[in-house]
Amino acid sequence: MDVFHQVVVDQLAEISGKSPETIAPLIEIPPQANKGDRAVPCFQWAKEEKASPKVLASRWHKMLQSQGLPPEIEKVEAVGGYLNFFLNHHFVASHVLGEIRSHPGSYGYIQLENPTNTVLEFSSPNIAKPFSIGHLRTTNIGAALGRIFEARGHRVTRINHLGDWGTQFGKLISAYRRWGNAELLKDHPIHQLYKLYVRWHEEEISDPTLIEDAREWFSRLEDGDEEAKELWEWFREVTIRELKTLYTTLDVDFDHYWGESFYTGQLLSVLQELEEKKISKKSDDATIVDLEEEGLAKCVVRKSDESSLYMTRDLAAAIYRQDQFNFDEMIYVVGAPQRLHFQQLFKILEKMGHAWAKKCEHVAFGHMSFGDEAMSTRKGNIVFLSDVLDEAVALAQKIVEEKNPTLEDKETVAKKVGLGAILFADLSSKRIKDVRFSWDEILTFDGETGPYLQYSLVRAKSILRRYDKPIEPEVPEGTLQKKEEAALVRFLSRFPSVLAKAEEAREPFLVAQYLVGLAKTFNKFYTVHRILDAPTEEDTRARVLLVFAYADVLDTGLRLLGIPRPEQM
RNA sequence: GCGCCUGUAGCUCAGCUGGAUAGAGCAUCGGCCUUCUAAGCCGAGGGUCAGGGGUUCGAGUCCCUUCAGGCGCGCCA
Repeated sequence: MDVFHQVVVDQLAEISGKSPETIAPLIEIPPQANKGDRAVPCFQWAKEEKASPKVLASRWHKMLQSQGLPPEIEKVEAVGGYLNFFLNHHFVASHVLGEIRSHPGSYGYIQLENPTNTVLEFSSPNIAKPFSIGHLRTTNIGAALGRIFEARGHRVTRINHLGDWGTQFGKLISAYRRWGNAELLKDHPIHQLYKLYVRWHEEEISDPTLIEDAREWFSRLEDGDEEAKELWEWFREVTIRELKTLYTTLDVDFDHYWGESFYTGQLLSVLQELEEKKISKKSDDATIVDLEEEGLAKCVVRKSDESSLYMTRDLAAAIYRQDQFNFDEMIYVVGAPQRLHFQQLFKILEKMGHAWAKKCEHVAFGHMSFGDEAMSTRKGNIVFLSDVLDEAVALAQKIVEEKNPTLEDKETVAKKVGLGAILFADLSSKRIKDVRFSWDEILTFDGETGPYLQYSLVRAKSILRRYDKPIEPEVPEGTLQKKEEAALVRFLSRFPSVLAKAEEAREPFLVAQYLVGLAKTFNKFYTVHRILDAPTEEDTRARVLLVFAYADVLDTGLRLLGIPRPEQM
């Protein structure tokens, strides 16, 4: 609860006799500015007070009036069943702007005495496959969540659970031995491996022996076969090298690249424990865990040829991480289609007696489709992230050339703007929504987009560059009273609660949505009022402080979302 | 067949855990650059909140049901 809520709660508690605890959660921010800064709906008390909400509101309104309002509250109105509080402009502005000025770059951040210990698994691309635009979602959402969590006082451990083990490597080895060529692989290893993978799946349709071949090669890999291992290591190495370049571009970093292969040594003991505790059982030569009673279907933990599966490795990974980190929460940023998998995973951990299973959480997101079909690496129906980034940067370059031909270092700016457009587009709706990829939509730079935010930031920075005096944290008396000024101050004050909600809901989009609203509010203010040559010197001082605060909060928000912030564009 | 997700303006999406007159962007139409960056700002039109029941002071929001689309349900990840 912020200081503004507090003022309202205290006042109402005093005259209504209701406890602050019952009032606090009811406080709302009214839908329109002309209805005040905070509102209290009185509907809930109608019964116990034996009076209509309307009567209650006006009764309390009279009591507040006759008692005299504190300086923080400008006025109170009773409208329908609502009690609307108008806060004093100077009080709000001094508080909010002073706070931001004294904590640049960390307004809304909190520090906990005992930081929450969060393990965050995200990105986790498959080795030997190109990084598609579809993979951007987990990477982007995960990276943003990690930074939001840190702002909210968590200690975050980031794990990239690379898909570097499993039958797919049997497929790749099988394909490479049939059609591969070391020379060809030298120049564009991932691209060539990808072609082999797609070809394997095409030929599999008419050649059913291929899947047997692939399973056998994976089985040999798990048994430590030299030839298999050598190829696997090679595939893995070239891919990781290319991935790291991409992560540098996206500015994401991981504490650990612990892929699925990392846990191979721990699989047997997990399987043994499942057997000893009678959680698993044999079925058609495979080992399964039957979760039908829990409504979660059966799942295989060991194939009939004794090789492992995704589930086996996820079980080992969870146990290992708990062991290493003793986490307060572990979050998997993985697509919604895998919901059942994670429900099963957590249930099996619970059955094994791990109380911490309830600290595990699957943060799901909708999948991305392309054309009429789901994107499928197997079918070759994917859009490479590198292509999307290249297109976006090229378009940004063209637009910069057009709009600001004299700008220095247009290439760097174009990179930031292009990347910003792509990243923001991905974060601008709730994560659960499915996304249909469209070049037109992702290459939009107008309206509620990344470039809009960047542009709105650049305008503010430009003003701050021109102002040659120190920016004082005090708001001169009588300034920032105009509608557009007050609106911007009010908007800034919401940032801390937006971070809290984004953390709670695991929704970076809440931050994105807020930033759009903030930029709109600024642009309106910017259009209507002069800043550097305001009517009085006090106005200029106050407005520059306001612009500083705006630029600071927008910059912080964009940074949390991983969106680059150019100085000019 | 069972389970999960989604359904709000022509398109893409919000709607603050049940509250005030359902909001944005894009697209369409019309305005605003001799003044701090027009990638901007202002205005207009556009809605059976998929349909039907229910719960209550109040439902886009909760419950039931029907429909539509997507995803998942044992040796892929």
